[in-house]
Amino acid sequence: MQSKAPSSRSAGRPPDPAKRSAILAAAQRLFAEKGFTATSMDAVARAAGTSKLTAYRHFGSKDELFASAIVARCNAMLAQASDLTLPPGEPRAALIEFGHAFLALILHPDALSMHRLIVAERERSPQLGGLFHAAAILPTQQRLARIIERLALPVDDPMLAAGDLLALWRSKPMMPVELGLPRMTGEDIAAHIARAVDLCLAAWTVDRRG
Amino acid sequence: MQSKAPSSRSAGRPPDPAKRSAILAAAQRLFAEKGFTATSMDAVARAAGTSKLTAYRHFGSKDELFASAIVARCNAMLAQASDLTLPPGEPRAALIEFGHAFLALILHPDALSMHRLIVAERERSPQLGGLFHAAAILPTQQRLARIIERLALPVDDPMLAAGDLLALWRSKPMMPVELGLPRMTGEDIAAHIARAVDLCLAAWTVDRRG
DNA sequence: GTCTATAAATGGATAGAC
DNA sequence: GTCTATCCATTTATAGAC
Repeated sequence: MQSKAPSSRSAGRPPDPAKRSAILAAAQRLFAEKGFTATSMDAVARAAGTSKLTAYRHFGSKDELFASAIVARCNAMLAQASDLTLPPGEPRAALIEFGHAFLALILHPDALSMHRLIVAERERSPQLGGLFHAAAILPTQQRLARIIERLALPVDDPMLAAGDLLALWRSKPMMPVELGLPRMTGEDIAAHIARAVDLCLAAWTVDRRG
Repeated sequence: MQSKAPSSRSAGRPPDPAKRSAILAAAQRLFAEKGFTATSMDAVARAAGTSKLTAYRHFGSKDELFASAIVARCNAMLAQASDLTLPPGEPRAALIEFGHAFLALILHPDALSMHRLIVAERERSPQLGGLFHAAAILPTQQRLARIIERLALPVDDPMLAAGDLLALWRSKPMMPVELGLPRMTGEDIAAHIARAVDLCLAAWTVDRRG
């Protein structure tokens, strides 16, 4: 039954992990820069310093390589997101600081290109949307909700409150990015972050007569 | 020299406006359904019941046809948006009604596909982003700002206030649409609209001690 | 023997010209 | 309508490396 397999499986040579990494890194960069259709397997292989055949050996098809590249980048971004913790200070300053970290995260070119890819190719790889939501969006909202709790802010539902504040923070700066218009300056963004915090704090701390 | 051209210039035939409309309509539908690259000029011509040559005669190139299709659809959407006027009733009900009209507008399949196209192909046709902003986003925000003024709500800057409320309304329902996840139900959306209105009204009407 | 690089070939689709 | 040139995903052929 196994006259041909001496040890277990990798008789001659195991697939080279370094090659796999190089292909994956090249795919991440090229897909992010040029999109799926405009990126050829030839270009990926060339950029990885390897051959097209090796790329196919490791990933099977262009679609699988694409999904693997997005997942890898998603995980890399998650590692970055770990500095979204509770900042010190009184509530207003703490929320503003969190807002800055959040916007720096989602306006980072890598995050933008990954988000664009997931949205643009969501029909080709429908699992990526759910993966991104579970790995990036939900955790961020949960962290902010936890911070709102710790700050003892009088909200009924911390997750909903966090969603509101994140929506306010994200919408205005993201719009010009999506449409290819001139972006907000750092100053404008800082003012925008603080204004959103003030709006929420005002609403949350309203004296409720209900 | 002109044995074949009886009248003056348009020797063979003048460009047929009906053909042009048919091509434009087919292009709008196909680009919206399948995106730019997945839509071939052959498919557009076939769907329009005409020949590829006629399409090239009228629009010159695939890129120009694409831009023309987006502009046409943008104008069509604008006509639809005219029901974003001041609803009757007290402020909370009026804002909620406006919110429903707004979300119905931006969640309409035509609006979604147009927005997706503009974002996805913003490098191919960079002018479309600014056009969409000027023709759709800004007018909507201005209308809501005007309504906030008419309702005599105590906000410092009606345009900023309108932007906040629109951001809250839009963010949560749009996220699953962009990522290809299950959408919010009509009930959830209604509750979400009212919650956003209550948040803003609470913040705007806070007793300011400054 | 199994991996790899190089190269060429297959098969299909498409923009644009005539 | 047909033709042409181009591009691309995927496979196959060939020869060398561990």
